[in-house]
Amino acid sequence: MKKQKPVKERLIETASELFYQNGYNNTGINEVIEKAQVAKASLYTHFKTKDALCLAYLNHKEEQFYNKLNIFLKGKQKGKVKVVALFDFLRELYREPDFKGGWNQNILAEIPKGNTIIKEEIFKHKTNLKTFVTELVSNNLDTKNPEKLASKLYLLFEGALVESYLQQDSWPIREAKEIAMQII
Amino acid sequence: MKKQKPVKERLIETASELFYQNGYNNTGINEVIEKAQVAKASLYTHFKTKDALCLAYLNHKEEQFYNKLNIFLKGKQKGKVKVVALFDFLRELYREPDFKGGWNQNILAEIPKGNTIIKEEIFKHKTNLKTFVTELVSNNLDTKNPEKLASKLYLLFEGALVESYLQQDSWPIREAKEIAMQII
DNA sequence: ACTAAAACAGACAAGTCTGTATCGTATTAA
DNA sequence: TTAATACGATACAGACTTGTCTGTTTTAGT
Repeated sequence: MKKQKPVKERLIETASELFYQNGYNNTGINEVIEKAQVAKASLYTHFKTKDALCLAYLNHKEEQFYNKLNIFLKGKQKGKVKVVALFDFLRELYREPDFKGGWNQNILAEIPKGNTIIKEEIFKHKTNLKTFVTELVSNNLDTKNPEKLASKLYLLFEGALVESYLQQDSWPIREAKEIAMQII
Repeated sequence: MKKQKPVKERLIETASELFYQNGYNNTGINEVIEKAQVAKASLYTHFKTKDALCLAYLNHKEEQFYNKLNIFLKGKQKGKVKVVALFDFLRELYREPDFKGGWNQNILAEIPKGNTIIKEEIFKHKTNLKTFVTELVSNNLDTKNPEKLASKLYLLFEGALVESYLQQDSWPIREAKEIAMQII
């Protein structure tokens, strides 16, 4: 009998998979606990509600995202190459077999409009990403208005993320990268 | 007692409002029929399932979209101005009080992955939009590869549509338009 | 005015969902 | 050894869901 990961970890990872893959509302608590091999009572000791599990999911996704992204960018040479590498990274994401587009956008489409807690979390993550891109631009390009350029790159990144899934093709990522190289 | 619109029309319009505003899965059949003031049995004579109503919703949205868009573009002078007017139109959409971003993307996020019928419909609509933009480019710009440019504009359009809602701000539309003017 | 189609109201089936409560077991720490 | 804690299994409450069915009333065409 091999030792399993802690219950909470198992729950977050399982929920992550299911929520992203099949959608938040289409994934029941029972499905999560069954796949994670955790009792229902245990879930509700770690997470007060399903929404709390959703927040953990969003944070887990964000953490994973930056982990992978930072590793990917580490090897790239400083300068313009490193900035447009954002889109090469997107290609990596797209290649993952369970790619399903933007997880924040997907959740935002699913929650009722009164749910401010989850909304706030999503906005926070998007602000984080904009900040990340801004710093990437500042550290690698010599431009007079890094924030404005970063906004554009962020927009292209998000657009390509969403649209590559919708189109079931990576052409939006290619085009986004081309545009990025043009406007830098 | 004033005469009401036909039942089927009332159902589609009401479902449109509710699905777009509150989400597909968060909107129950009962809510639709109550707001539309239609009996449940009547709904199920016009639509075999809730998914059938969803298809009608998507088509209704698309029809509305092109109606408004064509009217908006009619007044614009031919050439570059007419092409970038796409993004001015997006601003109009954004200004509508119940703006909630891309309806196709939202539905795609909500349906289970096995639902090929609705997926196909969404892909069809997206192909339609790409075709529309391609023709717009062909008729108004003198470029050697209209399709490629149209792909980029389509990507910017969709990105701005999704992101302006996510950011709760119209800056993505402004930036998208700026980029568009740069690459044309 | 008569007939047939259409829409009405509403109960109901059968299943889903989240969240709670109960009880028994296993692990861990003092 | 004992006490506390974590976890597992499962039953259950209560509120939802979509879709069916019955029977009544309204509307429209001839």
